[in-house]
Amino acid sequence: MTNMKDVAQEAGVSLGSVSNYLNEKKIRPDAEERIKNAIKKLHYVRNNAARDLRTNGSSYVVFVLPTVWTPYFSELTFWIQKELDHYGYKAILCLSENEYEQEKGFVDMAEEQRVAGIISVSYSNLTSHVHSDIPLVSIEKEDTGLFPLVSSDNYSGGEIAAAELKKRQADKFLFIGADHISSTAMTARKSGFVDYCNRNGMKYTIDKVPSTHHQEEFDIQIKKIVDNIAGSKYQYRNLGIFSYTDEVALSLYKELLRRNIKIPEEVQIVGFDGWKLSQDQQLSISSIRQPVKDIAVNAVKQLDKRVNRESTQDVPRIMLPVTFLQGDTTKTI
Amino acid sequence: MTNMKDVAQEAGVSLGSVSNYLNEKKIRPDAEERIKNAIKKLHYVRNNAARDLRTNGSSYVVFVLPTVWTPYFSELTFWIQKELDHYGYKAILCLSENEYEQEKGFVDMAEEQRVAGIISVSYSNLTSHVHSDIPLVSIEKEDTGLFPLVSSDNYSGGEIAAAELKKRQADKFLFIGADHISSTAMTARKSGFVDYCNRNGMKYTIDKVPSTHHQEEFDIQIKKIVDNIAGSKYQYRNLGIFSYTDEVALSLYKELLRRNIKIPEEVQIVGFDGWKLSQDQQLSISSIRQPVKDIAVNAVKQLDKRVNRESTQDVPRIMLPVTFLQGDTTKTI
DNA sequence: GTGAAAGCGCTAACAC
DNA sequence: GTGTTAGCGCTTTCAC
Repeated sequence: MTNMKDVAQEAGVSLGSVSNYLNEKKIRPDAEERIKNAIKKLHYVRNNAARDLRTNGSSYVVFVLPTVWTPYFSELTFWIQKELDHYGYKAILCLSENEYEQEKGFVDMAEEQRVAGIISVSYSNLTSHVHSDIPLVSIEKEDTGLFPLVSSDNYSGGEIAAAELKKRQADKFLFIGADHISSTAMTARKSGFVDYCNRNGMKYTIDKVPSTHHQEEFDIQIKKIVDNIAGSKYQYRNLGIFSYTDEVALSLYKELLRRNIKIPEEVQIVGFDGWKLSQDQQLSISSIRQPVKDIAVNAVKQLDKRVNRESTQDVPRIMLPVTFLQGDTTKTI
Repeated sequence: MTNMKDVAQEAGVSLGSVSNYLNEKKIRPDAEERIKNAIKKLHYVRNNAARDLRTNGSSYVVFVLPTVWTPYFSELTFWIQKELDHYGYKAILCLSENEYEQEKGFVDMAEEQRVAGIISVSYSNLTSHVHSDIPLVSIEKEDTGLFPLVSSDNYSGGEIAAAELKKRQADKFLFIGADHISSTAMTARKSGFVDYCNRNGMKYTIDKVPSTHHQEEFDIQIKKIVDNIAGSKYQYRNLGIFSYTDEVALSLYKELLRRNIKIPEEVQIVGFDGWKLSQDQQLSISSIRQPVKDIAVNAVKQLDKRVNRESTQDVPRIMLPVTFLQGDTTKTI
């Protein structure tokens, strides 16, 4: 591999001049010309590893999240990569599958690589493992107060779900949560929903489902819930369901259809996330849409600030507004 | 940041011994103990940038693909990351949005960073831009003969689609392709389908749709196709549709339902890809499923071989078998 | 503005 | 085995 020294020799200038040229500093025009030619002739490519070592810098950012194989995470990853790229960072993708040991491994790796920063969507308290002074920004979880947090406004999402169902003549309500996690996000969604119901005299019940990772148990529980709903022929009319996730909403939707319950005429469903299969295609579930791009934009902006030590004092908590997304599972009004 | 020299000093041994310890070479037991303690005490973390510079090595792999925001690509990315991680590589995620300039930028970056290798899903002839001797493995496209290629067996996928539709009493057939690309993958899917039809005396027609990126034109064309299908009340009975993508199949499915055409009783649809929304959830479209995990496993294995110069001679073309995935859009048999 | 030289943190060769 | 040392490719003084 040819290096700067070779280029300097070929161009008949000194090492320093080549470096200066590469870093866009003032250079004698004729020297510049000769250096340019030398670079082309020798197919020289600057070695960034050496540069980073010398400057003690890095343009890598580690992005840790459970998986990318979900509409929400794949969209988030898309925007995070775009934003990082825009700032000149390179994204190292780290998928933890929610395993703490994996997450720890990624953080250790980040330190060994002397990366510029870490962006994480962790449901454990990953951040407690970050010893060094690597800037970190957390998405959705981990409100330890030590690192900036970027999140959707989950509480207001719950309120909006309740309000939209009410607007559409639902007169009884059902919240479906998870029995396996008690994340702050889920709790906030539930609280928003429940509080709104209470404030407005709306009758509600609460149900829970296991993780979709335990597919069998999950399916059984979905069936059980739908059993209860379908139990009495008239009971379920005007039922409004809010599930803490589009994934659950979708399963519910399919099972209700299978029982010939009419959606949205008889039962309405609102999910959470606002899944889009791709940039051009959204799912048919009505949902509370997370501002995924905004989350990414803010996370990267916060990270960049900290990398450049612009704001090391304040630890912002950024809550982004969510919106109602009309799909096929709620009435049109 | 503390470095190896500090550790050596603290432990009362030489630089080289610390390096040897870190690289798991033989060391005097008591020295080992002292080094261990020194590392802990000083919170020493090895600087991999320096190491890479010295050894002229790297554990980064650049993964270039159009987007991650699609069920297929998100699944592929998931497995690629898992596999790379398994081999000890770190994945640099590069999303090109099919823009050649972006792809070129990523390759340049890869060279500057002296990465170990590149894995690419490129629909342009990216590889022609790779001057250096960085190992590259191509997925799905780019059969230049210069780099290993890993791909689904698209041709046989087309055949299988035709066969499965025939098995289910379809007696006329429709292939839906793209009017905006003429990728080898799409062409192969079509050829497989058409050849099978011809061999078996099956009547077929061919239609085309624009890119879903041009949503309006796309929707119009889908409507037009469905118009034609619905045109005559009896014409469409026992129609079997094979679309080159799940995405298109899904749009078609929705539009046909809107016209009250019964699926799968009257019209059957087979897509391509076998989209799973997530590890636990698949779409309801019947489809030709790509062996996504296998693709990733093989791509990374090939890359690793080339990184280790095990096989620099042969340039393998690996075709992986696809399978039929029964969903709700074909009859059960 | 330019060239010479020091040194970022590490590995690998070498003599002991 | 261990300590010493050269040097990976670059940036950054510092005199000139």
